[in-house]
Amino acid sequence: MPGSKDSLRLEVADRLHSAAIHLLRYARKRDVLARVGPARLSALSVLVFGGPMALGQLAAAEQVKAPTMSRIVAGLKRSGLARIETDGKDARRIRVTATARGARLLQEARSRRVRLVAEILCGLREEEMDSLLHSAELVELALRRAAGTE
Amino acid sequence: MPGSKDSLRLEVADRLHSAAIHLLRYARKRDVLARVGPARLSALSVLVFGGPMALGQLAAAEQVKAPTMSRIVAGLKRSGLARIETDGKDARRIRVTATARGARLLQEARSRRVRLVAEILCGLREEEMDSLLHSAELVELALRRAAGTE
DNA sequence: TATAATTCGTTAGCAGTGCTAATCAACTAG
DNA sequence: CTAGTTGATTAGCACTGCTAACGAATTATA
Repeated sequence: MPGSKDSLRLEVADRLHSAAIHLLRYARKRDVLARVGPARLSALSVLVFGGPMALGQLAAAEQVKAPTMSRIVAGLKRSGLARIETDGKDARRIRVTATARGARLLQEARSRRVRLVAEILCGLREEEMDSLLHSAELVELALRRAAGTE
Repeated sequence: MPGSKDSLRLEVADRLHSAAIHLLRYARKRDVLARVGPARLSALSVLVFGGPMALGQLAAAEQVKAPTMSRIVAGLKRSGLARIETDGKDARRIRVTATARGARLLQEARSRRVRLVAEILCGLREEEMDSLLHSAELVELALRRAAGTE
């Protein structure tokens, strides 16, 4: 009976979507302390965890167009959170690198968000936490698979 | 040993946060079809599911300041997706209502997003889906509890 | 009751983030 | 060497968040 499996999927998708929206809206509140916008923070995170990369790569990783990323990188540079070098092989390319200050700021912002999210988990039992961890991994896995396919 | 429980919480929070970001970034891609920005779509959703309400209520529900919501509502009105009436009791208040067109557009946009998310769940087993559903409920519950506390 | 304080919404103006179109420079193919 | 392609930037639009300042209506108080 494929209909019921389909409708379960839709139900799950709906709930996941909704929970993700509400979770991020909640976590967002603490971002103001960083004095850095969400797009810059997110791009910085890619740089810190993924290492230096070209602008186009960064744009692709963030699922954003090149002009948008160009401005984000300009902002990071202006704030001293990232540094731009030229590529030796190809003079059109740039190489964006997180500075030490950028890495530090990212870790702090990230840790603030994570602690805020952690607070709401206080009332949960250990099995429930395990279930959440498992689910988060499932979602990441499913997304990676989907990204590879498309 | 409270330290290990704490670090488990942080780990879970980190993964949840990351999964939510990636999930929404993925789902976002389909929003362009609606020709309505995310803030308007989200506010419209509150109106459709929560019924007519004052601007301040809507702003609180969306965790946004009044001027921001004022502009969002103006946009919804301009697009014919919401309607504004005056409150009989209090002439300062306005009453924002989703129009039939607004409700229809919301359902369509929502269904597109949900179907997109559902697609990535195709490779999962039924127990895994159950686990996801349970986790989404846990997150929503924890958030409601946190919102009540603060 | 008259005045003061509060509340609700709007306007103005800033910063940030997304897009497309147009442009420029550098590389690659013919 | 010319033509096409690719990587990044610039310009200009729309949307979304904020604070500050305001006007209008309501409520509290002297």
